Amino acid sequence: MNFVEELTWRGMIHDVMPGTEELLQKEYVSAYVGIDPTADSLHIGHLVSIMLLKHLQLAGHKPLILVGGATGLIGDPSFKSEERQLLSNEQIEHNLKAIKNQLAKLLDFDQVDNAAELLNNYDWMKDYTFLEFIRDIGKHISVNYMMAKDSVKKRMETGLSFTEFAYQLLQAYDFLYLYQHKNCRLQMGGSDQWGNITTGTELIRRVCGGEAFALTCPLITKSDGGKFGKTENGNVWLDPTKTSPYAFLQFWLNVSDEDAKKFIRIFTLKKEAEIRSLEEKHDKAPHLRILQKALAQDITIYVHSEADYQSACDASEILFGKGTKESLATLSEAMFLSIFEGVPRYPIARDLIQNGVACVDLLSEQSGIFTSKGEVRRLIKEGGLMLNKEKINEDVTINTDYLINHRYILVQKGKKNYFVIVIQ
RNA sequence: GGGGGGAUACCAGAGCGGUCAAAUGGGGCAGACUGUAAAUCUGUUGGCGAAGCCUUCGGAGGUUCGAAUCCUCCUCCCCCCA
Repeated sequence: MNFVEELTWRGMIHDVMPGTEELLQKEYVSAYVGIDPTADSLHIGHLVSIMLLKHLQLAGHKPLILVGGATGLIGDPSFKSEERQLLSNEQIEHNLKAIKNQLAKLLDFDQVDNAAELLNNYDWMKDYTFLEFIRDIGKHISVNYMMAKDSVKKRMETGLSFTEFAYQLLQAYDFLYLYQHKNCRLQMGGSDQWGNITTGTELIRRVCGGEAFALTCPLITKSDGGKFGKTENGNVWLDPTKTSPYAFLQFWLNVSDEDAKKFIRIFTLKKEAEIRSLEEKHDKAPHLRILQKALAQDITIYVHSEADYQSACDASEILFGKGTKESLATLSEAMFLSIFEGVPRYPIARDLIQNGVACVDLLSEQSGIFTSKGEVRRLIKEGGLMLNKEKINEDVTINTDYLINHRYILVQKGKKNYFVIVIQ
């Protein structure tokens, strides 16, 4: 199965320029996707692009990742309603390093002929003067052409600065540069990038009469219409200090049935037959959520590690399985800590507990877990608050009897929100 | 330059002298149900509390026993005519 066929059955193709498939069949080529270094970690939205490159690499071609050190200074106006906040040089430098580390885990960067390569367009843009650029590059693309792009049209009413308008041309130049220096014939990206990519192929045609190609994948959507990759706590990051492996695993476990079928094709390398068999099993016993578990396992191991996956599973078992006060009490301190790794901690003075403290006070003003006593009382009344897996009364006094491992109290709000009080 | 309308809790939006901590809808949170799902239903959604009290309706003053509601000034938004 060739690259395009592979992506097709996985539902990862939104648009592809005619001839792309033929090119990849007959030649060894490099292809690239661009990543904006807006943060010092990738998030799961980026994962789609990474998977495109992964498949590309598996198909024997060379993946290039272009980190937009230069374009990141500008900001892509595509389909955004407002002018973007510009990032400082130092910030981008820092982000770049972090992203590089993450990518090393996801793609093969050495030991193979078609090793992935990370590039920064700042390297070839920084010494390119404005005058040279508009003479050499700007000359070839008309403003009319650039304005016809949907991404620009959308902004004509609210306005966009020249800086943002020029973005398209910068990105097109990247493609040209890679075409000339890295034998790069294909640019891939999300469907919102189609306009920018085709400006690139157009530029290549006009400057050197070359033929380059474009391939985009659909923007990932959720069946309920919500934004993909967002939780109530914001983005789902690949960086374990921003999103713990436990939270990461949980994100995928909580995906809806419909989305699971879509996502398992996009985010795992499982073969079609295996996925079909999983789906069959899933449909027979939907409550077992076989698809979600397979998806979550695969991707957590890919992004983090086998060990991280295991401990995240253990944590899930304690938190959602038949975890009781007794099972909590038997946990070793090390185990307890690893399970609640990503759970917010709230320090409290030992004296307070030793002297005994009203639970309402402890949970609000003393620890700061909740912002008002009223909220704590309401939760208790509704049965939505548990200490060490047990419901409590509003008027109980918390003392050392409540401590797990002599140091911790597990606070639970509803089914999914945990907090740990730590005695200092 | 002239005329008119508006600013209310997370958002939208009622209220137009006391019964207003402020209707209703959305969102959020929690409960039941369930598959750590969806849908549905229920409760809750300023703070402290036993009652009750305290701070809130763009900002600053004023009228009144009493103001989100009336008056004056200020700030910001929208519409119409030039």
